[in-house]
Amino acid sequence: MVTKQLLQGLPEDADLRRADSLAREIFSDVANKWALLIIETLGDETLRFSALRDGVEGISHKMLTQNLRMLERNGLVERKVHPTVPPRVEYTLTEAGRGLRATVDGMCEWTHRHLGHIEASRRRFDA
Amino acid sequence: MVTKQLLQGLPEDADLRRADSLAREIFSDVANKWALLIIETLGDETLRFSALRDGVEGISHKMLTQNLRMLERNGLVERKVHPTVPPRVEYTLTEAGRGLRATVDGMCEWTHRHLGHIEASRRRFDA
DNA sequence: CAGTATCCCATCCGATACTG
DNA sequence: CAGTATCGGATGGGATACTG
Repeated sequence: MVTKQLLQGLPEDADLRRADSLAREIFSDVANKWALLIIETLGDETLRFSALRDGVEGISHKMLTQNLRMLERNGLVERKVHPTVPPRVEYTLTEAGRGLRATVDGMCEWTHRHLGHIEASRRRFDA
Repeated sequence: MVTKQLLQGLPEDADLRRADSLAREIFSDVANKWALLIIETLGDETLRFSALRDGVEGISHKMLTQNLRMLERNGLVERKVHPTVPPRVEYTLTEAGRGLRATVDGMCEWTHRHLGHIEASRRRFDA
């Protein structure tokens, strides 16, 4: 990955490799469809579990909780539980999460800019 | 996704839904670990299959071909076969591919900027 | 309402073997 | 060298049922 350039000069090999493997791990966590769609849906809002479930179309209960836990663990979303009954749980992007969101925005924008090109390319390829 | 904003005004519902489902499909193709790592590794270079295999560390023969086909189909990489023996096949990002690459660069940079924050958050969470 | 647990199928992915 | 095919294990992911 880009580690070499960014950490260049300071650490010894062992640290470098550790950082790189951590980067890989994070990348694997984050570079997945559901995680990115959740981040994109959350945006600047604070949403409840059910709202998020409705917002990320096609996601199952299970995948939503699973990915939310993962994002919380990595410090990308904050989970706030209101001790009421019935329970009310709200999710918000953290500072770091909003940073990642900016790049995901770019990906979405890119997707829509290239819809036509991609569709055409697919037709060509499938022939 | 962002379709509504970008296509706003012109098409009727059917087209809108078609574009949106296409966008989802593309997003699912592209928002996966291996595809993004391949794009990132390719960068501005033209690489042979074997070079790519070495560059994207940890990727298997199978996943590489599979993802390269997918990227080619979507018009993100160009595949050039030199009819020599042994064969020589070279891969390059297309214009569209380079556009996506820019956003992936952003993701990598983000990852490295937040390594520390994430590691700390994980330790907190795992306790 | 939010969450966990379970079952089960589909897809991912690595390993290996084979071809031009 | 680049590619396809196949097998089998691991993981992803949906459906359902159950809890505080």
